[in-house]
Amino acid sequence: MNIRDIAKKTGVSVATVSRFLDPQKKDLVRAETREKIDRIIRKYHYSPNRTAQALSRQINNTIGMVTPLSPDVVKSPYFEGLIAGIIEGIGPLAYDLKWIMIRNEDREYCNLHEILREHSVDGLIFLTWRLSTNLVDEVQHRTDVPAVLINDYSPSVRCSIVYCENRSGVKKICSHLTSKGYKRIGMLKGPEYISLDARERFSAFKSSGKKMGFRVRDPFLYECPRFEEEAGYQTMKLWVDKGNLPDAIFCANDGLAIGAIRALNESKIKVPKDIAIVGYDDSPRNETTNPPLTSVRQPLEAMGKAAVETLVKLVSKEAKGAIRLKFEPELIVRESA
Amino acid sequence: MNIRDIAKKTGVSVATVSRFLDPQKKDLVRAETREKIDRIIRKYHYSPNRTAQALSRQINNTIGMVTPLSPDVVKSPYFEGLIAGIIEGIGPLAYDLKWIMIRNEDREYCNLHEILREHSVDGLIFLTWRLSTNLVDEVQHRTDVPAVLINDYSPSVRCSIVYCENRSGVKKICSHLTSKGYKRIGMLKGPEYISLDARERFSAFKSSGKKMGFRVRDPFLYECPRFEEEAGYQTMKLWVDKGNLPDAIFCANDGLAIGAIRALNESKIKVPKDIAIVGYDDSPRNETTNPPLTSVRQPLEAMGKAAVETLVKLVSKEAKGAIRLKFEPELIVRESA
DNA sequence: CTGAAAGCGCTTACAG
DNA sequence: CTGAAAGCGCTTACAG
Repeated sequence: MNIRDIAKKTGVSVATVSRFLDPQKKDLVRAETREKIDRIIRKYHYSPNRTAQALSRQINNTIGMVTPLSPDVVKSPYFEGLIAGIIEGIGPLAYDLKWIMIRNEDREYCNLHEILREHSVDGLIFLTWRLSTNLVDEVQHRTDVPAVLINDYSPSVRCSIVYCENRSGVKKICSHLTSKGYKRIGMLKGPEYISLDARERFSAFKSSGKKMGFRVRDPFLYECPRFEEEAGYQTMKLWVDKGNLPDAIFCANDGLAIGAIRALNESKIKVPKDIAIVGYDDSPRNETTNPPLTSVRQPLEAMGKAAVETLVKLVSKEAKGAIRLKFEPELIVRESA
Repeated sequence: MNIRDIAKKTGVSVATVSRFLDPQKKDLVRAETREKIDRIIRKYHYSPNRTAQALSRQINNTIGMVTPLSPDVVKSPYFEGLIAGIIEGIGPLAYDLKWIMIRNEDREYCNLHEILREHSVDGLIFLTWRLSTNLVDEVQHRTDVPAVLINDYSPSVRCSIVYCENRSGVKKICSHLTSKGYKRIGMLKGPEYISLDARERFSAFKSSGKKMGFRVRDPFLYECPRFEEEAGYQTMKLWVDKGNLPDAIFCANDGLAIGAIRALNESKIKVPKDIAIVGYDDSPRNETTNPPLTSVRQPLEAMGKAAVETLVKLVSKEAKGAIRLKFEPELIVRESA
């Protein structure tokens, strides 16, 4: 059953059926004709072929959600939050969602247009965009492709981007700690050579120290090789062995914080009595850690939703150029600090 | 840049370029010609338009993952596991993945073909398939559309289905409990009028009782209105008030079990010392509940993976008819029983 | 209000 | 080994 069959059975031209199918043009069709077409369409359960419509209209009405290819993606609270927001955002829209997974070994895309063409989508949301050097380069320079990045903001990026500032989150943590009277504050840093976030969080920590009057000094700074619980555990172990512990430690993410707490517990150092611990990212499990972890939450769902709304504006030419949306992180105070 | 531009610039016909693009037919093209085309394609970063290919080939090389439209989907460990498996399964394949979200208020699809056409996909994986009465009906009768259901198996289903048997999981629970010497075993049931799973788990519980020699009697059976922690909590409260508690309780899912434990704790009844508790589904949080919850795990990732592999066989006509894959649940013994 | 015809960007028998 | 032409199922000026 295609549009020609319907036209034939109704005794009209395909153009008329096509108009009937388009809500914008439906009332160009005479009421009587509309009824006839309607009857036939229902009778045969006809529905238009979206692929043909897409080719003809030169728009797929589909957006692509780009992630690395890894089953872990859905298990990360970070992606979960964003995806939940994307689902919410796309719900009321007439767009479809394609999940584009990019594996490292893939030949590198040289060009965002290629991704659009090769996957039949009109725009892209990058849940994480440092996927390959070519792509990073593209994103820094292109503004003519509808694409929205999420987080990992840097001023040189020319694409549209939705992000949550590290700087502001770190400031909130530091002022919370100082207001509680902590003066000797250390940091368990993330892997700086890998992650922009790690660098930014440390840099914000330093400037907060200056502003709020606590000293940021080497014996109170340890860097972890990865953003994971185990790395936090090992590094904290080391720190405990060296001795000279501060009164409070800001950990560059929750995983590190949880690992650190485990290491401290093993050495009979109590959190928060002997030492206060703060994390970053606010994973759901922070509520059930022991003690529950104070952390900073990014409004992931709102960000995911904003990303699709922004992208759709770009795709539909309702907006153009690079749109930058900044979100505020929120301090969630629990028992660890 | 389209195939005609490339053909013109290379000085060959579009047919030749098209052959060059098709790995199957590439060597029909003379080596010399191949080189010329290759050069031009690279120069202009040409890549074929997938929509046009799809229309022409009459296949989209895309499968649809069907879920209800709700942000909660990604937050459920059940869907997470399945989706992780689907990602894993689709990784090595040349198929794209479209996420088709169906909202209740939608006009009901009368026909699986409609979903395929309206979303440009070749086949469907239903993560949950009791989405509307029409669809349920379709699924019971159709075998001519590539579609794979996951769980909620019933013999009357004619579609392909990947499932994990409730019966076998419940048996494992009951034999674990009897082997530990429990004789007075009760059940916190799920909402039977809503869920096939709830009915099956109870029915399996009854027959296990017969086989293994424990009595299944009314005062030890309570039904919860929903499959949620709060429902488990409230119902267990009630049970405690009525008195007459068994030595062990099988809860129809983990949420109910966790709620029940909370209610028991509040009444100073210790788990597992005073009463043993078993859940079902094995959510990741079972490891960190207090006490860690004994439960039954479905191999969700393997099931998701099998679903896409099966679907792709169906789509590519490598297989046909209804394929039924049964998976075995696994008992995970922790401290609660 | 309606229809004939060109076009979207590919693929694929068919002929050479 | 290559090309001309029809076809996939729609949409959309254009003409009436």
